[in-house]
Amino acid sequence: MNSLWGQPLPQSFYEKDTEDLAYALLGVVLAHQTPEGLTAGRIVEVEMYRGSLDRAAHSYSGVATKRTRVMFGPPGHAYVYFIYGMHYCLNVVSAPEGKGEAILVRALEPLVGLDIMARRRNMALFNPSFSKDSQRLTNGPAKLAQALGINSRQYGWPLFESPLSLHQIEDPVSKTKIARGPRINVSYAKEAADFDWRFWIRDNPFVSRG
DNA sequence: TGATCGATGCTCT
DNA sequence: GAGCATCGATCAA
Repeated sequence: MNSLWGQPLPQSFYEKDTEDLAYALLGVVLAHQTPEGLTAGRIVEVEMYRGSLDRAAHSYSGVATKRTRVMFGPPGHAYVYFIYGMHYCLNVVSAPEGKGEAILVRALEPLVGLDIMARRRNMALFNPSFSKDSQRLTNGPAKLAQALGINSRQYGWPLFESPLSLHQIEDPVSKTKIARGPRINVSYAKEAADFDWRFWIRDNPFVSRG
C-alpha cells in the first residue's frame, strides 16, 4: 500500500455495469508499490470486453479456463494475460460476477517513478524533460505493464487491497471529454469488431492512438 | 509519417 | 498446430 494517495478505491467501486466502470476508470491513478519503488500513472485509455456477448473476449466461450478464471470471479481483481510470446497486459475485472467481463487498461499518463519505468522499459537515455520520451513509457497495454512491473505474478490480485491499487485523485472525467471508438486489433471478432468499446480521454497525448 | 514484418511462447482447438 | 486484446525496427517516401 502507498501513502501518497491514501486508501485505494474500495471493492464497491467496481460493482457497476462494465461500461459505467470503463468511463469511471478514466482519470483514476493506477499505482504499483514494489521493492524498486513506487510507479504510478493516470489511466487515459481503456477497452471493455464483455464475456459471452463479445467474440473478442477471452471469456467468450462462457467457460472459465486456467487463464480466464479470474475474469469470472468477483470484480476489482487484476486479470493479467501473456500475449505474442513476450508481452503482458492488465485488465480490471468488472461486475457482474460470473459474466467474464473485464476492462483492458491501454494507456497511462505517467506520474510517479518515471526513472524506474524507463529502466524497466530499457530506455537508458530517457530524459524526463523530453515529453516525447515520457509518452513512449506507457502508451500501450504491454508498455504500461512493463513500466509498472506487472506480469503473471500479479494475476488475480485484489486492486482494493494489494501493492497494485487504484486511487481517485481528481473529480471523475466528464463524458464530454471522453471519446469512444472501435477496439484495437480485434478485426477477427466479426460483429464485435465494430463495437465502440474503446474509451479514451480526448486529445490526451498519452493515449496509444488518438 | 506510415506501412510492413519478425520476434516469441502460451492458450485453446 | 494455428492464432494472438503487441511492440519496435526497418524501409519507403
